[in-house]
Amino acid sequence: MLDDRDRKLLSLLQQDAETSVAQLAEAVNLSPSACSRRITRLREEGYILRTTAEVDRRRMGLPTTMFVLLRTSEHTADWLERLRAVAADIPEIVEVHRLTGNFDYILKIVLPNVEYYDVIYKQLVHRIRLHDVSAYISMETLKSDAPLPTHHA
Amino acid sequence: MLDDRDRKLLSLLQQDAETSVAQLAEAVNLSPSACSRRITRLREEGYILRTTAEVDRRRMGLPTTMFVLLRTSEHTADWLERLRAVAADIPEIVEVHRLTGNFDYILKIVLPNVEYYDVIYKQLVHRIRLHDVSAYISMETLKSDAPLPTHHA
DNA sequence: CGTGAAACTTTCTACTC
DNA sequence: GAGTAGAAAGTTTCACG
Repeated sequence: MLDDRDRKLLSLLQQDAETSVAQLAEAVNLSPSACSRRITRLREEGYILRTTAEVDRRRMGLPTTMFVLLRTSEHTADWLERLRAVAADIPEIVEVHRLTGNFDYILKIVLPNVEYYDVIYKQLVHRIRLHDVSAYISMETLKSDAPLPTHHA
Repeated sequence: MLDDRDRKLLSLLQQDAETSVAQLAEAVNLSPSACSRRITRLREEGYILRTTAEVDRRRMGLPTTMFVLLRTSEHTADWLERLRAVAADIPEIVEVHRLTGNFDYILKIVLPNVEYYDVIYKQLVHRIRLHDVSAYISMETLKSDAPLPTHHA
């Protein structure tokens, strides 16, 4: 399993994947060679899946975030796969979950502005039958892209 | 601004930040040196903020995702800062937005299991006054960590 | 912007203790 | 695991076309 050093490494690499092995080694009180071995192991054992570049949404002209809560009347496997396909096709949809309870699905979407939501909305309802759609604009992001907690049993 | 090659590079780097410059150069039909210059520029101009390691949630013992929709009766700056502080303190809360409309805030949380939600819930209500809290369990993730669309005006 | 080459940094991999 | 050292890989930068 993971010891404290492994967890620290995962925490640091989630913040900056380009930290040199030398720096990481110092942070966890290990030699660079031992540290390098650990990181290799963390990858091999699947703790680290990949590294990704984080792109500035505003700089890209996509400052707006919205959440969409969906209800459907069709609860078939076909419908689900259709939603999956639609979501995969629309890059503005960055996250989709099937939920328990009062709502069936939640979508997170990123947009150049609030008005652009209508474009996505039309694509959605055109391609899939929806019972109820309510959209919420994120006015302010208080926390995002936070690293995962690393101290669980 | 950005041309097609820049956009392609951003797209590729969002999927795998460790792609070698040689591979990237080939993908956008450029020489490695020219490609390296572009990537440096994309960083300098703030398109690329950082690179992060993506950690496997399940492997880390955090397979459960939940969304929490909040209503509050206090709409002061103080309350907002308090929520920000609480969210910053609780690593299981990975995302928080202030919303328009029917709900005031949305939280995304990651947990070892559904039961653990109670622990977070208690921390929340203990530290901040909430008017209404409803939680939704993600039963299935249809899309997540999708790269940003790169083809906007 | 391309090419080619050089300089540099960093990582990986023994081998030893 | 630590430490060292050598090898290898990749990146950046430069001069020049």
